[in-house]
Amino acid sequence: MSVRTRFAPSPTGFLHIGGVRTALFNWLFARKHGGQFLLRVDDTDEQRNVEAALEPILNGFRWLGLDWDEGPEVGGPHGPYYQSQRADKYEAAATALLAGGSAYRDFATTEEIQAEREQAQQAGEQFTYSRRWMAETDAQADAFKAEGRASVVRLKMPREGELLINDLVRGEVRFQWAREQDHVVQRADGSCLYHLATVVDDHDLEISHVIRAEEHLSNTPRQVFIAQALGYALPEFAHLPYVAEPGSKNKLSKRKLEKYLKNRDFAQLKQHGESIAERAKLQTEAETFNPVIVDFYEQIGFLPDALINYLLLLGWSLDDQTEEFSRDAMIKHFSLERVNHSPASFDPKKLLAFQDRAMQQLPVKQKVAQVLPFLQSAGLVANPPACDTAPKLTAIVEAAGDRIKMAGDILDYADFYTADDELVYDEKAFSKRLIKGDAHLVLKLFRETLAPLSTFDAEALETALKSFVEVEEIKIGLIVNAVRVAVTGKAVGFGVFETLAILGREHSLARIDRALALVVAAD
RNA sequence: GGCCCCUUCGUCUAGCGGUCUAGGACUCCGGCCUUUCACGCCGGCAACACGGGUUCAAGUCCCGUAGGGGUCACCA
Repeated sequence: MSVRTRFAPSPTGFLHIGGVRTALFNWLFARKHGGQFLLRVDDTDEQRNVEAALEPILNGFRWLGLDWDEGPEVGGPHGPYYQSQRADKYEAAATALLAGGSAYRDFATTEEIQAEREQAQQAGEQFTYSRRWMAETDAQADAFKAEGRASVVRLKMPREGELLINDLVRGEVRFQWAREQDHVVQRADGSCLYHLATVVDDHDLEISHVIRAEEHLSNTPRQVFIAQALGYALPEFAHLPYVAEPGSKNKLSKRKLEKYLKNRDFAQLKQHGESIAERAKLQTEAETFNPVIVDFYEQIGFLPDALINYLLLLGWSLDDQTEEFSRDAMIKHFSLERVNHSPASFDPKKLLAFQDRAMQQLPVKQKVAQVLPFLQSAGLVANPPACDTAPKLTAIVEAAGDRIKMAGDILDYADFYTADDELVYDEKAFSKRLIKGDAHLVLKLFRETLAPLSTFDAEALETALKSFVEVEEIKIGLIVNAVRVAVTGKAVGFGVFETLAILGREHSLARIDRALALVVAAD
């Protein structure tokens, strides 16, 4: 039998870090065993705009390169892949459960059940439904109906014995049947609940391995009961530890943003993203533009491979050394046996380290391609780009080197695209590097060296500046820093020779002149 | 509270009875390099939750305790 795994997103409008990790493990397992990975949409809640809410999720999968063999958009032989379109199958299953005696019609009201539950609680006992309103015969059912009661379908769970599950991650896990409840599987209006739906779907879709988050572990007994009652062969189960909050062991949740913002690393990443978004004039949604949501990383210019590689190591490891995995390598080495048993907390700093490394290894040409859309979005470069865009951008990217840690960081060098007379000078830098110690006097002198240079490339500039330093007997830092601030407005940046060369003589001189004028004005 | 799961540096982890005075990575802290920043290089801090067993020998096996977490819906 071939390996088939699935990930079942709810159409919520966003892809959560924890969810992707689960999806990744499913995908890897399927790919490793030459099987199929499918996407099934858990929309039994019947939201109205399913397609719209699903789009960002599918987009996330595409961006990450987690391709699905069956599911939305691609279809497949086991469709439909939307639970909302499979209601008839669930109803049929509920009927079969009833016919087989594994479920019963229950006419209790929620209040009556609640009362029993509270009674048990007060008595300090474990709640077990009395089945007082259970109708086993049509006559009983009619009698309840006569009282004006409506019925739901409940599982008639065993009340003795135990269930042994052989979990592929956790090993043997035992459950006492007596602890399980007679769960409702079908409402009075005929609609069916998640647990029934998921069992029916996993069977219909021929899922061989149910790989999901740990919070489903305690749901497994009722699902096993349903599957067995329906005569289905059981899939293998593997329960993954969940992804925890930064610096804690609580489950990561998209609803606790406020709390995560107190985490320094998390807050910094979010802030960095916001700064990129602002400068690139990105359209972001307050609710989803944060490091818990996958979209965030795409928007600010992360490399999907970096995120994937980081997520892979969140709960799985190969050995005590290997941290870098190509797609092929992770597929080759992945195994459920090496999945950890305890939750792993999400560490933004470490994610960043993976991103740094991936970016460092990216060929310049590809880096340029990554970075270009941000300049265009910011309105600094035309779309489509002019013919001189590529050489200049390439020069900037090359000069910036490792300083561009994510594509959006290109905007740190936006000054190369602003008009000379619109350059904004950082006040502190200006005073420290130009005014203090009369650095501007040296700069003025150096300007005269610069103006007549026959060639204006980095090499020539370096030669010129070095001899200037020698003749004038000054420290190189004095002039270098003055020049940098004068032409970029900032105290930090990459090599000053490259900076001047990229700017070109005309712009370099214009900026130096303007800075000099500002010094005079400040006096 | 019941049930289930988990417990090695701050974080991610290696370790499947002796090679562990516990290894790697990220972070952090020093230092070097230097034209600012980033990179790079060198060095440093830092962990087997606790208590009992089993064994010649336990981070590794067993049992407790403590702590953390998940789950207990006519949500998914």
